[in-house]
Amino acid sequence: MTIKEVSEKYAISEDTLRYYEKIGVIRPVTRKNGIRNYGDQEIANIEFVLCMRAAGLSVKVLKQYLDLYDKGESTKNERLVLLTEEKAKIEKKIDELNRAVDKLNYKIGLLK
Amino acid sequence: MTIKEVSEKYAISEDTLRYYEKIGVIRPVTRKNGIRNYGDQEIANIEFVLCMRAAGLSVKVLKQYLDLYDKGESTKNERLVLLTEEKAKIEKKIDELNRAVDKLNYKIGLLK
DNA sequence: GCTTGACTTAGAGTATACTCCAGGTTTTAT
DNA sequence: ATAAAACCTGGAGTATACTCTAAGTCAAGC
Repeated sequence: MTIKEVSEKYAISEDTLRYYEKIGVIRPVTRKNGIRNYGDQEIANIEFVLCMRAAGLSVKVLKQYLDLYDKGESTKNERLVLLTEEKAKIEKKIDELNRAVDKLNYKIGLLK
Repeated sequence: MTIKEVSEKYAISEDTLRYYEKIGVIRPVTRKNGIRNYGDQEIANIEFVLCMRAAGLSVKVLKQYLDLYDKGESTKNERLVLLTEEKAKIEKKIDELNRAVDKLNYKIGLLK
């Protein structure tokens, strides 16, 4: 898959894909004559990264996770801790969003 | 209430409170000898703004809402539209967060 | 009355996450 | 073979939302 195809499939700019690679949020993509050719594994990683970014995980923590992953089995527990912490943050965020929806519903009710 | 008290009550910096006032996300606070003295109405507005910011609303849209509010009754419908749109965005965000939690639960399960 | 600490302002600086640009290479279609 | 389109790199620029700094004002205690 070319960078353009990935870009279109996930509605993300080519610049962002190169940027993620540059800062190590995704692994260096294999190339043909210097041109990126994304494989299934790479696509799966990108999908994960995009889902996590949409949930507010920083690129820094995503790079950290990838670095741990690439260090192998010995980092399993560190990864478990990292993912568990991030999950807790997201759940807290969900609560905040629900509170905001409640407030908005109240204000919307007053306006109708 | 002084700026310090508000800052402590809501765990937000004094700088941020001044910043919100400067850019018009909250109304000019009444002062005594040039020093801010937050009243009940002002506190309520700040609470709303903080809840909305926590939910991801931009300071720009919050300013827009306040501007409409201060223009009076004639902007009721515009405000309704604005709040309804923002609510929809938050609900979409909640879905994304839930998807991320699902993915994380799966990964966490594999690590345990 | 003078120092200390909290407050004020305008404006500069920072962090995060892209996004764009210049100048060069490769692929594709004619 | 060649022109146009798509790709590459390193690095500069931008948007958002603060956060900090400098220089000055104000209130309270000694």
